[in-house]
Amino acid sequence: MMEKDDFDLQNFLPYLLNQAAEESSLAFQQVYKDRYGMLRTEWRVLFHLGIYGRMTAKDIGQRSKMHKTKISRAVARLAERRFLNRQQDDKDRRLEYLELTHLGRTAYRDLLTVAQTYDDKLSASLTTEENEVLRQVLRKLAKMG
Amino acid sequence: MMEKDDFDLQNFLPYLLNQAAEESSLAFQQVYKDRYGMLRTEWRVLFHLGIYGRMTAKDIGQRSKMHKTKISRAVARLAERRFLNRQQDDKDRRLEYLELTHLGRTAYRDLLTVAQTYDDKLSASLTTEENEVLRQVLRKLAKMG
DNA sequence: TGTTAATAGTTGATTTTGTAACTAACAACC
DNA sequence: GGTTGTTAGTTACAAAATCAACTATTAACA
Repeated sequence: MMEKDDFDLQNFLPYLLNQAAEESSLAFQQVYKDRYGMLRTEWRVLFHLGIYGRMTAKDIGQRSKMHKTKISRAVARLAERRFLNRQQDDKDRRLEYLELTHLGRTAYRDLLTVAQTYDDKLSASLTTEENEVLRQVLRKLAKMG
Repeated sequence: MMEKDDFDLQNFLPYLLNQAAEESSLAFQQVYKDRYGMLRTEWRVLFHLGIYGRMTAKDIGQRSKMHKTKISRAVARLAERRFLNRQQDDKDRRLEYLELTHLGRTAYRDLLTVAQTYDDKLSASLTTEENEVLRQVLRKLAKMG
């Protein structure tokens, strides 16, 4: 018979991952929220454009796995606030290329600095081995499907 | 000058953790949603009561770090559906002890089996070292504050 | 061509969450 | 014992996420 009474919620990976993800997002969330009034979806879109450059909403969706309605709304809000602009493709008028404005790049660079500092801080609390294994395993899990 | 252009979103811990957490929650989420119409907050409360036994909403809050309004609503829904019952403390009438009903325990046992099987499957895709390091590090990160 | 299917992105209705203010009960202390 | 402060839990309202249906455009192909 199976032993069930020793099940520990704190060892159940989906639960544990969620706790760690929430806790580790908190401090950074405070920054993009307070400084730019952004939501999580919005800084994600901002970062995708900042890092990978001009791309469509579809592209962002494929890279981030965010649902297209989330992206659509995040893009709309970022455009409203002049963090990005949209240009229709001449050949296929369903496509819109998104690109950061000067304002958007400034915000991106600012948040990038914060992100790097924060990531360094998190990394510093782990050993070299822990850092390596952690990231490698997380990437594996993220791709699981 | 700081090198910024090599920043990789896929290495930024809060982002990476979130992706892994979401992906790893998905399959399990499907089960408690489809079988019992539960939300994440609800299976969490169910599991707390299933594992640790009779306790108050406050206790659940301290263990899970969920906000008390989430817990309040999850408890209300679980009570409505007869998964748990509430008993007021005689001495301190602000306190309510929560306990799984027979139906609740049945659901718990069922989901526990699913959770264990799923966790085993996830663990099986990692080496012993990866499993150990991962859980240890996640616990560390979850406590960070 | 004309018809049907597919794709990029948006909108609307509903559900869920977050924040703050609230009620009810107890505790502390003069 | 009355005032003030705390605590457990709920509720109300605003913000955000979800899901399905929608528009506009392009592709496929008979």
